[in-house]
Amino acid sequence: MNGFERRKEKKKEDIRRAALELFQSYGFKKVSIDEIARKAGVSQVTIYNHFGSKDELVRNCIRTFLHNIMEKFKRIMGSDKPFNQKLELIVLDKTDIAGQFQGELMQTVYQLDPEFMESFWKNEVAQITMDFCEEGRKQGFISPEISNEALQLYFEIIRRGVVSSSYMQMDAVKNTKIIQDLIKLFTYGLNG
Amino acid sequence: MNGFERRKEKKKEDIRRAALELFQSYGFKKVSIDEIARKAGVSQVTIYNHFGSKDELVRNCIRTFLHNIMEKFKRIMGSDKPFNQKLELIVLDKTDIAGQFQGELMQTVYQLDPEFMESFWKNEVAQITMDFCEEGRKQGFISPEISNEALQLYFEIIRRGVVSSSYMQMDAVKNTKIIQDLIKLFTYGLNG
Amino acid sequence: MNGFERRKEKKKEDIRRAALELFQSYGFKKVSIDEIARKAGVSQVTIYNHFGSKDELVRNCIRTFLHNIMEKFKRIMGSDKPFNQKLELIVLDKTDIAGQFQGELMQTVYQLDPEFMESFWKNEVAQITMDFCEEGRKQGFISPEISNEALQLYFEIIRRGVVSSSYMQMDAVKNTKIIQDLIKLFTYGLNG
Amino acid sequence: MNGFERRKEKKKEDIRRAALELFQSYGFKKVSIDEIARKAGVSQVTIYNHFGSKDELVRNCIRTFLHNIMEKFKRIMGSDKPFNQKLELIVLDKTDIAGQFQGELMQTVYQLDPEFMESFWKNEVAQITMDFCEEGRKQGFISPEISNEALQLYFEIIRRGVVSSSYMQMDAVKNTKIIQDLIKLFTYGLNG
DNA sequence: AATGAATGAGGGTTCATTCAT
DNA sequence: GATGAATGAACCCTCATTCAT
Repeated sequence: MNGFERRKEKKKEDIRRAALELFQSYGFKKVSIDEIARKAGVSQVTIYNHFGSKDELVRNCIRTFLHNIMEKFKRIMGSDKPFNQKLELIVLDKTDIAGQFQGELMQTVYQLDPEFMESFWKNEVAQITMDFCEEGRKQGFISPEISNEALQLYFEIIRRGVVSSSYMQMDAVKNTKIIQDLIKLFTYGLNG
Repeated sequence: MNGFERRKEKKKEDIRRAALELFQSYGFKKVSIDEIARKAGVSQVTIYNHFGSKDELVRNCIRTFLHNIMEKFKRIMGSDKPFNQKLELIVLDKTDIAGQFQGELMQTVYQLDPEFMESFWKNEVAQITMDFCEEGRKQGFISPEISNEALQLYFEIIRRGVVSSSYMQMDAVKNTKIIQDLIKLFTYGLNG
Repeated sequence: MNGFERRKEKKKEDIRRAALELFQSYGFKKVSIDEIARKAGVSQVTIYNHFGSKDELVRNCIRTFLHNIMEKFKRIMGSDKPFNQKLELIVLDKTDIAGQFQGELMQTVYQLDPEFMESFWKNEVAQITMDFCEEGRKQGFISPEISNEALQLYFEIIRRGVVSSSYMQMDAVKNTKIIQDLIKLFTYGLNG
Repeated sequence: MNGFERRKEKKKEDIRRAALELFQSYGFKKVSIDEIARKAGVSQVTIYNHFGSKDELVRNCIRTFLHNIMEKFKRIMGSDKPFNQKLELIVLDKTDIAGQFQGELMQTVYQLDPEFMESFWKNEVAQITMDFCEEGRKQGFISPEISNEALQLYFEIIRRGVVSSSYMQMDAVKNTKIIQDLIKLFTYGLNG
């Protein structure tokens, strides 16, 4: 990749990053191409030259972002920490890039690119979640009685719930005692 | 309230209902005043006469909607079912009107009416959640070791997670076995 | 029709007239909604409220314009002038509204509204042309040997040729001698 | 002209050809520089290097195109066919390159390059038309009574009319009988 | 009180043209 | 000389909101 292409890729990356940040803060509809262009330091047309349309830009951001999630998940999974620590990392990390996409975003993306999302979720996310549960089972953290489907759903609920709650009360999560309690709840349930 | 005023109130209610339905389906930004007016069978100006502005209409809808959530919660709480059944009703009911507001909506509302939301959540929701936990503790469903703050957060996470996941995989929830497993997870945790 | 509707119709007519004039002068693509709005003395949005889109406005103008052509033809046909005078009126009248649409316009219209144009031409124009030829035959102006199809085509060619030439050299047509010669050419041909 | 310059000329010719084809199909306004560049297999900037601007490219195409018309006319004129056959060739040939420019095109060209067009038409087209008529007169095909000006205009009308009608009904022209009738109409007029 | 008509501001997109390599 | 990247200006269209009846 020569200097030409490198600069082009950099610009494209700049745009993507600016777009992602704005999308995450305000949602797709509220962010105008003009805003993205200004934030990325390019003209509107440059965005069109690179991405074709706003929808296509959104699609592209999503794919990049999903890719990043998976990378992060895989990194955590690959480490040699015990299961409960991994659980905490995956589930409660506010800096989790996954936490950046939510609500309207996911819904819009789903409308924009349904086949991709469907396949991505089924193939990548479900797969890695199962690997994670398998590890948990082997280490005795997860009861063998629970079905895989229920586990899948449970993790999805927790993950989304954390993300969705984060902008309201998750400041509480800085409190170590509360975190420990939460992990206890995940591990031993309400009944303790 | 005479017939005149009653008709006026009815129209206002029609508008609110139409607006809520559309907001829930498409989000605030995607719904235009014109659409609401057509759905409610009135002119755009009538909406302005009644609500002043779109933001004000949104605020008004939110308050109505939050009021409805609380009513529903209170109804469930007031019934004489055992704790675990109430848990299932509150947590997994997809028809839960609460489930209809999410992501962008909550965010927008928060920006639109932060003090109200803050106080509503602290005073009403937290209060009733605590009452619910208290009941759970008395019936032996909730461990006394868990702090109230963590419980508060846990319920919020679960509730939001369920709502947020609902459009992706919650069809699975029709499956009774999975529901039972989920409730088991909430009650006894991953460790079972 | 009350004052309300009358004013509305007037505005709509104003817009249509402004649009037609500009379209005729510069073609569809070169004329912006903004120009039309300024010329009609309304805002751009008013045009959208009345016509929905630029394409729809174009379609509407075309239909109005075609309607006017037919009215004019019928008026000439209905008069009791001899055939050759009618021929001159129909064929050479530079003020002929038909002359105002040409080239790109017809082509665009054809792409925009093919079924309508096709049917209009077949049913209305062809019909009235045939009536005209019939009259010409009865008065001995048209040879009985010529087929109707050829006549149809001949008139079309002449009509369009006159229209299409008008902006180049038709000033010559102010010259009476030349008009007489042209009519002679139409009537007796090159061979005289 | 060395190989370098020849290749340069070839590229220029490629661009001109691509542009002409697109202009003829879609009109000037609807064709973008980008399209021309892609069709010619060069970059947009190359077009600017060769032609300076879109208007200049258009002007250049026009001149080339008009030159081609004249060549074709001269070729037909120079052949030793009888007058009526030449008439048919000139007037009814749908493949006539002249037929490819019409309506919007001519108008735009006129606005772009009025002096050139004016002089071209007066000097070249009028001249050759007169030569053609002279030949017709000598062979007894054209009445001596008709003025040159009227003939000039008549041919212009017919030529344009044929071109302008071609996309609507000229399929009829495949029918030999209709062609014969048309030629009869040109030659002997409506009166036969 | 209610409405149809009208609008200013802004959004996504395209185009002819220029810049930098 | 040729190119990929970048841009200002303009266009079509939508929306929340106001005006006039």
